[in-house]
Amino acid sequence: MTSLNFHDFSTSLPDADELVRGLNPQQRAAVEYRGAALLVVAGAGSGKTRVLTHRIASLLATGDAWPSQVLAITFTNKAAAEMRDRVGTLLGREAQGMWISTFHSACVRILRAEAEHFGYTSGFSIYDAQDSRVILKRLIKKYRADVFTLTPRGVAAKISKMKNDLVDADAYLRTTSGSDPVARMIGELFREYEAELRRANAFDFDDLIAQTVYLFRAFPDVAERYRQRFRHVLVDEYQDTNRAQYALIRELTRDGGASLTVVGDSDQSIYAFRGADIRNISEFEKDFPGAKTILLEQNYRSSQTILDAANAVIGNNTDRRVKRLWSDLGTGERIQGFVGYTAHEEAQFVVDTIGALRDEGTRYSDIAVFYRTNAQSRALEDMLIRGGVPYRILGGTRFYERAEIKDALAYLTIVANPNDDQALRRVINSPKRGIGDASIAQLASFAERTGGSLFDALGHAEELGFGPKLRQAMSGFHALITRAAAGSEPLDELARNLLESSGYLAALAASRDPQDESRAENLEEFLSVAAEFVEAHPDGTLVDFLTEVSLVAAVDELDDASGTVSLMTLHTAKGLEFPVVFITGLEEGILPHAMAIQEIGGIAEERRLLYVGITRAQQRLYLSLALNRAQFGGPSASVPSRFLEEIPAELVHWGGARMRRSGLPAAHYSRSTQREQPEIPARSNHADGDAAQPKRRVQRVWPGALTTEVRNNEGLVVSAGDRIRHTAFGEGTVQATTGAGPKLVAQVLFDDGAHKKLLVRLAPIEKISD
DNA sequence: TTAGATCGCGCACCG
DNA sequence: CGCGATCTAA
Repeated sequence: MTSLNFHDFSTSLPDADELVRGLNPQQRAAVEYRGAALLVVAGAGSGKTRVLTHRIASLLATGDAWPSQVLAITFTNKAAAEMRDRVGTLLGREAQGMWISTFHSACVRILRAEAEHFGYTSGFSIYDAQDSRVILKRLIKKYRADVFTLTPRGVAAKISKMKNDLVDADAYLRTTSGSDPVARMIGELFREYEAELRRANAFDFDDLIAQTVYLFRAFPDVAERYRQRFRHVLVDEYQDTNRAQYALIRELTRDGGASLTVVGDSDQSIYAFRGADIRNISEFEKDFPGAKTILLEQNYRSSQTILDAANAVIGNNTDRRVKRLWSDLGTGERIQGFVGYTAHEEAQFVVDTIGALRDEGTRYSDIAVFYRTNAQSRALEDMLIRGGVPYRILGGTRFYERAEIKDALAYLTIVANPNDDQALRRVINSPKRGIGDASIAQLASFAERTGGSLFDALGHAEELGFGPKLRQAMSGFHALITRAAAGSEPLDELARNLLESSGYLAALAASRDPQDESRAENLEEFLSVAAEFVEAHPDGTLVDFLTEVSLVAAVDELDDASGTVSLMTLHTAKGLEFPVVFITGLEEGILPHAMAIQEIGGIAEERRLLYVGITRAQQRLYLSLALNRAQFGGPSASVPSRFLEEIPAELVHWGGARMRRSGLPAAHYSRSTQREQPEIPARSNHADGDAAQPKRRVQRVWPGALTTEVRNNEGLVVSAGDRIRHTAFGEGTVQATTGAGPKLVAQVLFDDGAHKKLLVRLAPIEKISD
């Protein structure tokens, strides 16, 4: 290799010129720029990961950085793994020693290393949002804060916001001094909550960032050490950083600290609800005088049609840096729109279309279905199951949030951190040991008097005047944990031993609740995850394992998505791409979400969310909605999303139910919706407040989207003369059939005189006689 | 005092 | 429809 760099030791490094080969001029500039601050405004699909990885490789190749001087921050572990992988491909062994991780992982690593500085031990626990709420619930009760109509959820949100803004309890109380009793109470709860976490040797999610900032501010020598170490900090998805994350970056880059590269796109900022501050990116040049800005506008992902739609939608946001994505991948297919009468019809459309795509050779793993809220996945799942389509859901009730998994983790957490009262409360009575609320309250009061933990209190069960049964249960639990902590078995065996000797697995096996069977299966799955961890990290500790599972994100579970359609929320979709994308539920109240409509800036954020969704699509995009959607227990009528009107009509081919006059502009309907298609009456929905509406209206539907009561009568064959029974229309006689196989349509004369065409595979019918 | 059953409310997005 | 608060039986 003829190397431009003069380091003899770096024979495995690529040539600096090689690294920019095949990059466009802007990408190349972003890779080669050397200066204190660089902002790469990277439109969707503009190759930013490529720029980041090549830039890191370039820094090393030109001798501007050692591996250990690089800190690259991504948004998810999956993104970090991918970046590590790609940097590894470019650099080989040279890539070792870099920190490529999420904000949270990097901060945990720092906090564990420096735990002694703030009176924690390095085995501290990490509380998730649910843990926080449980603690607050107890505190709200204790302080009778419910008279102020304070809820755990609400207070948790306030505390989270404060932490993201680097406001601590004292600072908050100072600003609210006296005047407002509710604010005072919130401040007190905040203070107590902090005390509780400290006693338990625990941090919550927001602490991970905020406490690292406080650490750096309180211990300048510690901060200086990290400033010396990280000479190059690179931050991906910069538009989604919050104030605390911004402060952390500043701490690392100030006073001749690291050079800073940030990559982001303000049009994809979708995390305002957790404190993301769009100004971090929009005012980057002010924050870092002399910063260089590079725009990446060429998109390598999507057809021009898809980009035109995305540009049109996002163009309705004001106050943005105008950029226009372009692609040389060609016009591509038109976007397909579909209007269903119900969420089931909408789901049926998705399933039918997936079937058709599959027939054309599209792989399931190339298809993704997005929705605004997790609740929407249910109807989709139903249809996918009926349609025999393999799918997987990212997020939703995540694996590590399942009660039984959290229980298993709680056992392990107590071993790692016996001060963690929260974990102890969780499993002290699971399985049932007869230790109820009253007994726990007694233990807690003893713990408070003696300044110890609940676990310590358990050790003194004999002295606390409990009955023999309770004493035995308490000492037994204490001994169980003590034994586990003293042993030295690998953690997968430790986990199994805890679940077995605690009686947890036995209780599940003895239960007659059918769900407990799948809980036991989940625990087996968990144990194999632990075994894999041991395999992958022979030197990994229990705390390492607990840290890893605490920080997994929904999208981190995508890896083995082979052969399945992927379902996820629009938020989870960020950073991903798929040849085929469905975006469902394009209705007012869903997208934009009803909550967002009332918030300032809410609509703009929802628009960005749709923009993110659209720009995930490479070749084909489907947009769908349902005019009636069961929500909050009952059905409710909906109106098409305002965003649909922002997409140029000529880009979309609409199918499905005819829309009311108040719906999309007429130009949105294509003639083809008037095609002759099987007719079915709409389910006679409850009065939706509009008496003028005919009770049964004829709708025109996408082929296959036939009825709300969908079945899969796979293989059912009927022919003229057969008698059938329909769940809604009663009995009737088949007059004739058309089509064959899954497309078999029967014309039926029902006994009440009605004449219907039914798609045999899906209609709720059964054959009575030949 | 605990455990199981029933009732009733509320129901984004996430590392 | 899922979860938590509340009721009731032991």
